[in-house]
Amino acid sequence: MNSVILIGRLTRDPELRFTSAGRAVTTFSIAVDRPFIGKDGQKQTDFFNIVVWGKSAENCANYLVKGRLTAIKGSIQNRSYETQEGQKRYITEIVADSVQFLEWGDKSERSAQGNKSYQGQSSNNNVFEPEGLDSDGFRALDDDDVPF
Amino acid sequence: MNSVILIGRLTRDPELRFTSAGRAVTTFSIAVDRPFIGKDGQKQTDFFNIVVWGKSAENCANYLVKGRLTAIKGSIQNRSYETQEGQKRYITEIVADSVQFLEWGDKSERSAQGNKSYQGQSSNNNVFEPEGLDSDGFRALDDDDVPF
Amino acid sequence: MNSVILIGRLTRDPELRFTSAGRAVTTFSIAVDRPFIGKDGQKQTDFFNIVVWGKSAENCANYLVKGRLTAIKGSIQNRSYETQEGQKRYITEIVADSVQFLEWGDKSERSAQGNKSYQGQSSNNNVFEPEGLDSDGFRALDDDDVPF
Amino acid sequence: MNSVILIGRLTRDPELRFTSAGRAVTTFSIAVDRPFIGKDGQKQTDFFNIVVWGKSAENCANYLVKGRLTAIKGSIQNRSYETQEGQKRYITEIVADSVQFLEWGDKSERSAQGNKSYQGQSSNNNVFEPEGLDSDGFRALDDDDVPF
DNA sequence: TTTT
DNA sequence: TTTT
Repeated sequence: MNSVILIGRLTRDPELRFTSAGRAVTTFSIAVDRPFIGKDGQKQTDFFNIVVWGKSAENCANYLVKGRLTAIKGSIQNRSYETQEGQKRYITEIVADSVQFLEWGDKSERSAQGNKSYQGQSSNNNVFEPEGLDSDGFRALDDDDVPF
Repeated sequence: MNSVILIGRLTRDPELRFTSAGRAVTTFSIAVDRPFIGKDGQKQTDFFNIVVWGKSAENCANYLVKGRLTAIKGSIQNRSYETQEGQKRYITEIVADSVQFLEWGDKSERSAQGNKSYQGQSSNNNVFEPEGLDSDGFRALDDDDVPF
Repeated sequence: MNSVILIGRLTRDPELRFTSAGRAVTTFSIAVDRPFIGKDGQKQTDFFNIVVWGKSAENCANYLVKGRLTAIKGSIQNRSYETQEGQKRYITEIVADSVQFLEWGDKSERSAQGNKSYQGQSSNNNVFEPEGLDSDGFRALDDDDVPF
Repeated sequence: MNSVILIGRLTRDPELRFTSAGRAVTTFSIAVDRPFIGKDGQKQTDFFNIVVWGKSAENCANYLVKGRLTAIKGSIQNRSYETQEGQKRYITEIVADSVQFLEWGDKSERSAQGNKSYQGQSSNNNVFEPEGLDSDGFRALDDDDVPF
């Protein structure tokens, strides 16, 4: 059992890529407020990296923009990678198996930055190359890794 | 909304400490198997750091040992700290508001390492000093930080 | 472990009452859409009875109205009661320990029916009489029943 | 969003049936203890009807018996049916999309009642007839109803 | 008995 | 740094 539910707002537009086998994967980050303020009187917020696969990944890329409120259901996963200095880093991600949009807007309301990462299915410079390593340290994935 | 439920086995005996205000805090780690095996044919497992406060912290310290199966309900929180070399590290923890024991055993079955961290309420060398920094990089906490 | 999370819209204004000991309890119902349409081509929706206690009950009565989107975290509970004809009925309720408002509006947007059930703390004709039985078959409760 | 997680013990052996299209469906009931005792000093327990579909239904029928501890992840669904006296009844079920076995035993430990409902794939007198109505008021289902 |  |  590994079940997570989060409600929060996108901190940036979602980013859609594709594995070399053509499987869609979208990543974004959400801000989730804690229910109580800190002792410094400030609101406390946690930020989580979200990973979405398949058809839901395409929906997120098409309809979500920075600032939108969403509900995420999925599981927590950890993975490690090596920095360029050879240090091991651990990163935690939420692999969403369901993303519910809690706010809808028409395209004119969409982020000025646009949704640059999505311009039709699998434009070439957008391929998510397996065995490579993303600029954010995002692990190369191929389709066998799909966790559902 | 920030809700997590995990079922897994303790990877070590729980460790109980106290804030300077006397609030109990127990930490341990659990291993949670993923439902599907990896493409290398190996079982996949995630490890999570669990933090428990108050009365439940004392119960965990008293009854849990390495290897035991438990169900955790809580929320995910991120925090950062500085290493001794001055580098910023990010860590993700599950702050449990409820821990359910799924296996019970009598003391003779308990881990050979024992439950060394708990020898009565608040023995002096066990105080969790606020504003200090734990050997594991565990942030100094005082009672205002209690997240529930 | 008994944990439920629902996101849905209020089907009516919330109703606030008080136990004879003065503890606030608010009840309402939410409509939750299923992710897939039925084979008849119709959207499918489940309706759930929500029960909220204490301070959160007062917040719900003060800020929620029919139609508003909310996220509920709590547990499922079953109870039975006798109808006036002496038949045993079973009812399932969600006892919320947290209600998150996903839409906010000012009072002018509030339901025309108003929020008639809440007119200040514990007005006399609003007391939720223990050992009595509510018109909706809502069990008389006293404060020892509070499940958290 | 409609997400439920329960941990409890089977109150009877699971019952496996098949839709006329050959889809497996297993039903059983679990007892879930509440965290706090009632004001009468008695442990409080809720009972929930669980419905499992597909491959997981067959696993439950093959490996679960009365008394076993399980963790259920799924969603709550309500449905209504008419009694023979023409009265409308509402029933709440947990449709499980995942069932985790928390206790394993060999067959000799299995319930004396056995697991009578499962004797090979789709024995004829075990077909779950669509458009019919089960003795427990269980709605006739065909495969389009599968909720995932 | 049901909401957008 | 990991558990059965």
